[in-house]
Amino acid sequence: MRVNQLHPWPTSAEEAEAIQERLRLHVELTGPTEFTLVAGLDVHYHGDDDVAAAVVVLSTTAPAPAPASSVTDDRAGSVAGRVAGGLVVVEQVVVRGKARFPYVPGLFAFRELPALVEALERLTVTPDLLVCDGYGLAHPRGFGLACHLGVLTGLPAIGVGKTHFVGTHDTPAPARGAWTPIDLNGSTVGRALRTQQDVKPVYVSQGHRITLDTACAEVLRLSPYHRLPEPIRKADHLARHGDL
DNA sequence: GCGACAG
DNA sequence: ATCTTGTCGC
Repeated sequence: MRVNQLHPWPTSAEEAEAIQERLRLHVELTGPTEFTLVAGLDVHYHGDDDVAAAVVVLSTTAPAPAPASSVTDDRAGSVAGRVAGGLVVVEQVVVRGKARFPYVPGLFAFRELPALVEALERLTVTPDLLVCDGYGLAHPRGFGLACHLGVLTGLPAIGVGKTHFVGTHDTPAPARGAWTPIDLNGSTVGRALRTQQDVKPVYVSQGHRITLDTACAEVLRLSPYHRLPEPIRKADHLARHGDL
């Protein structure tokens, strides 16, 4: 797929923050409510600056089979292209590269962006939705990785974080689907969402062209058996074992 | 001033 | 993120 050209690469934290402040004005908080081709993105690190970026595109048309009694058999994937939840792998790409920015909370996107963009450009299909490993709106300047990728591609994007980052929130009820708002300076920037009963919640925030309601509904739909959405689990697996 | 701080 | 041992559960 085609991705907008990367802006001039920042050489300092100040420049990186200025880019975020500028691009944040392009974020849209409404968009489609249904998606068929969903891409999961993740990056794996080797040593200090070697990275492997993975993108896995799943077709989500088939209905998710009932969890029933078979939670143990398909955890490692299974028959050709089939993934848990009735999802099917349409395409996958891995790109090895170097991290071109130090890790700084709030500027995390600049570490993974170049490799992820290259991986997206190698895709022959264009996804309807990007599910990113990290935050979107729930960010100190309201422009996390999911927003950045959304704006560069023009695609709807969701950020799914595994740990608390910004704002405050109450603990959601233990049931799958339960959630509480994440508040930052008096406004809601995301939700702590329980994707499995009695399992730690994930932190969902809008990236681009999607509402918070739709983002959470998608994360739930894409997480039939595990804490994390299948596209991200698949991308994570590919980034670390896929290409060696 | 001190601690916290996506991956 | 990654570095690790041990422990628990299916």
